[in-house]
Amino acid sequence: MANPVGVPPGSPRRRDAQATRRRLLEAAADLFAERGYDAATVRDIADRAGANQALLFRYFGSKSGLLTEVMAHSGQEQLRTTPPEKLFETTLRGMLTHHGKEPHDRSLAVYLRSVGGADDAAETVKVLGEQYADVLATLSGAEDAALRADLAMAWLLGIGMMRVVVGREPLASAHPDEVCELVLGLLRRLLEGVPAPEGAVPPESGER
Amino acid sequence: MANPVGVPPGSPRRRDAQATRRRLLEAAADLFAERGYDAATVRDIADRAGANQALLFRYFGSKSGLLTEVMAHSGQEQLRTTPPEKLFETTLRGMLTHHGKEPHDRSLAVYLRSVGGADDAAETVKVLGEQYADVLATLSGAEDAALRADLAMAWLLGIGMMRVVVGREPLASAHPDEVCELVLGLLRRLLEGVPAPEGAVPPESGER
DNA sequence: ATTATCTATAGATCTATAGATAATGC
DNA sequence: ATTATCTATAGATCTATAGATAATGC
Repeated sequence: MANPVGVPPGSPRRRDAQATRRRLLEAAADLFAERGYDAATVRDIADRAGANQALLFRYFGSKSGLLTEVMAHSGQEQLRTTPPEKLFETTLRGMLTHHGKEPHDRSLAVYLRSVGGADDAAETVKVLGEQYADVLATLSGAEDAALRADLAMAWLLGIGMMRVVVGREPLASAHPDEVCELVLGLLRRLLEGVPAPEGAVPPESGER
Repeated sequence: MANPVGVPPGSPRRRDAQATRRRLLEAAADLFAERGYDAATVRDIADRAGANQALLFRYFGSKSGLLTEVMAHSGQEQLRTTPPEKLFETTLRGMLTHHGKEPHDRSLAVYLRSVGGADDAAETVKVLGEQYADVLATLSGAEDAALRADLAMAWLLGIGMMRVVVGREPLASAHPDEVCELVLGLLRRLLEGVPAPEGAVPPESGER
């Protein structure tokens, strides 16, 4: 087992329940994002945190208790600190920007990896999705704003899935700016509910 | 264990290796689509097929062997029989149209539920995604056609995920026509590479 | 003395296999 | 006699708990 992040080898770590708790949360956020809730075992998480596996249960009660706290902690932060009109671009860029192998914002990666599962994990994780969609809906003046917001979020999640989870090329290696340029314009149009190609739109004539 | 579909109770089913094989494939396609590869156990599959669990290994070697055959069978069919320019709408509608609780085309649902997993399942399932994206790329004349195709497929998958897996409202209950109307126009624009709304930044302007 | 950490293990699954049983075709 | 099907079980995980050990603060 490698030493936990930031701890120089040889220094016998001090006993500190608070710090261990934090390291477990960090490690869980990483591994849930990398492999999904089901595939990340409590032993993997404890190992990455440099802690004993039994402590995880002591501090969080159960594996799903740990997930709940991970989502509450890492998920809601971006949601609170980002103004609605910037939320989509910020989240998209956050998902497109990797630090090493990890996406910047892990909460959506956890979402991507874990909604598939059948357990309580799916439920826990859906709460975050609702909050995102609610905020996005406020951006649209259209009468079907909620539906448009769902579709916008679907695209966001799909892009994250193709890039982070599936690793499809060329999307996985594309420059964030390039992706934003292609996506943001169309999304603005979707949310703003431009009433179908009538006046404002270039070459291609509308259907329907 | 309930009787397999279509077999009246009491009629002692005839021994027929071929038919059992088919029932196992059917049941696996259903359950992989419903729960994902990892969560669907061989015992669940055998039970739904009304077969003994050991037969699954006799006929397919392993659980992942079964997945391979499911994907090869149900996945490639729509891909072959649909002309490229109709592929997106057909697939979107296929995913939006449920029969009871099952989506019409299960292969993409299996994809959605299983890419998250860490095993060989992810690899097996990705092959289908590549084929879809390749076909979609032929629809775009833009020089970054492949990237645009990835983004289009990302939206398709995201919509499927929000609707089938997450069940987000109002998207989950929205009428297919309504969704198609909102999505298809924007997608056509994405694939055809219509310059951005500002008119000043066509993709050809920059580098490379 | 308190309490953070570790050891050992129970109990529940799940995939896969070996070998027994029983329905078919000749 | 052949072979489709079933029984029983090995072996590998994984979550969770009970109780032992050892580092801290007084």
